[in-house]
Amino acid sequence: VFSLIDCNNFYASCEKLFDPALHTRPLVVLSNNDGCVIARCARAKARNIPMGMPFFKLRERIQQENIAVRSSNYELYGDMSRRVMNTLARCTPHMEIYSIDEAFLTFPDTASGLSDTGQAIRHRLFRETGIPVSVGTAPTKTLAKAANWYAKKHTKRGVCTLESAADISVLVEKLPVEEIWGIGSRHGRRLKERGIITAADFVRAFSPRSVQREMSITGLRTWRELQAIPAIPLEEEPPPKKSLAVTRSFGSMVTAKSDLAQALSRFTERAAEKLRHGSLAAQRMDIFILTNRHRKDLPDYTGHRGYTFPVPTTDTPEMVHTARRLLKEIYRRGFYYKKAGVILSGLTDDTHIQTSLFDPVNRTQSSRLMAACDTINRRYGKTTVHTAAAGGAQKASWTMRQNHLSFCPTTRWKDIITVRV
DNA sequence: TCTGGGGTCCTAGGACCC
DNA sequence: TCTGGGGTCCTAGGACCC
Repeated sequence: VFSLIDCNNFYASCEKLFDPALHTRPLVVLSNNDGCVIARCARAKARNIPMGMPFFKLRERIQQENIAVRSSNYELYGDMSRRVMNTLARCTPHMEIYSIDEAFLTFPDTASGLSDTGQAIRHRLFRETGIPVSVGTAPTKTLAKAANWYAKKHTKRGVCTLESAADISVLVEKLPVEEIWGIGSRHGRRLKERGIITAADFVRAFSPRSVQREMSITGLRTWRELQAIPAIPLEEEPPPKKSLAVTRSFGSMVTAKSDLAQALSRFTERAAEKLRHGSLAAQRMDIFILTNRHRKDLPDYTGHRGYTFPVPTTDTPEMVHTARRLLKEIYRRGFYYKKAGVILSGLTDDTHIQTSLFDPVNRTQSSRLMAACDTINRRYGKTTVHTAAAGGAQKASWTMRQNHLSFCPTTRWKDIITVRV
């Protein structure tokens, strides 16, 4: 039996937790670059502010309806997530952290009853972290997801437990096909066009062969799981990362190659830091630059180029140099660029690297230098030392907008909350 | 009358997740 | 003026091997 614990309106809940003035106002949290709405509190949902709505289309309503706005603050959400997961880890020895705000749990003994266990976890999390959650419990992960959907949508207490075959069939008849975990917008739309509206319709409409033919092996797993046949196991150990990316939209449009080069250099440095933080080395690097696809009045262009390193690397200068060389090959004058990114792949453990006689980089020297830089930046701030290519810490045209950023009261001493009594 | 069999690796595109 | 970021998996097709 699996329980899915899912934080309610996670980003909005984190913001409200440390700003009591927000409690009675509708709140929306924006994507990076303050682009569009990615989280809404219950009050904002009640006002029909849709997920993904571009922020500029919301401008007038912000004033009129006294809606609070926050830029994404991942330092805060990341730390709150860690707290939530730590509490959950004390509830059971078997859990899978599925995303920043979700975890699957299984319990060795359920003597106290599944529903009571769900309630107990909910109360404990609220007491220890202040974050409200919903709990869905069922014989498979897909059904636990469905139960969680039901708990959020149709219950007061935020807990839904599917124990009998009858419970399951009632829920599956109600679950809209596009709400099934593993069925996205594309398949959802195609299925609905064929009159397949609920999860129960989906189960009835296919055989194992036909569902696999149309939706591959993953579709078959989903189809089985909806019938209480486990096909997706609990993954307690996260599998090793295969790729890693740093990509950003720019605060304003960029035309000069030098600005793109600076932005890509900064993204590459960040990617390299993440790489070393995970004790990984990268065999391959890809970069891309994009114009704004929403601007129908401007010409469109996408450039991308990759390079496979002769020796898997963790060396920032080597990666920055490569990114800038690749940029020269794809840059076209006259376009207004809106976004760029760096993707590292072919990731391997940094202790098992096949070296080369003709390696241009001294790996021993490089790894000591990188370790020193990482230590300095950890202690004194993220960009205390960096390559000249990435420019200074000052704001550039490509720096992302974050006009509504909150503080980091759980991770920075200077932001710690003062209480006046 | 009419061109083998079996395998790996890589990439692009599509679909999905949060 | 103005629309996010970071991942995974699956499949098909091409290139290449013996």
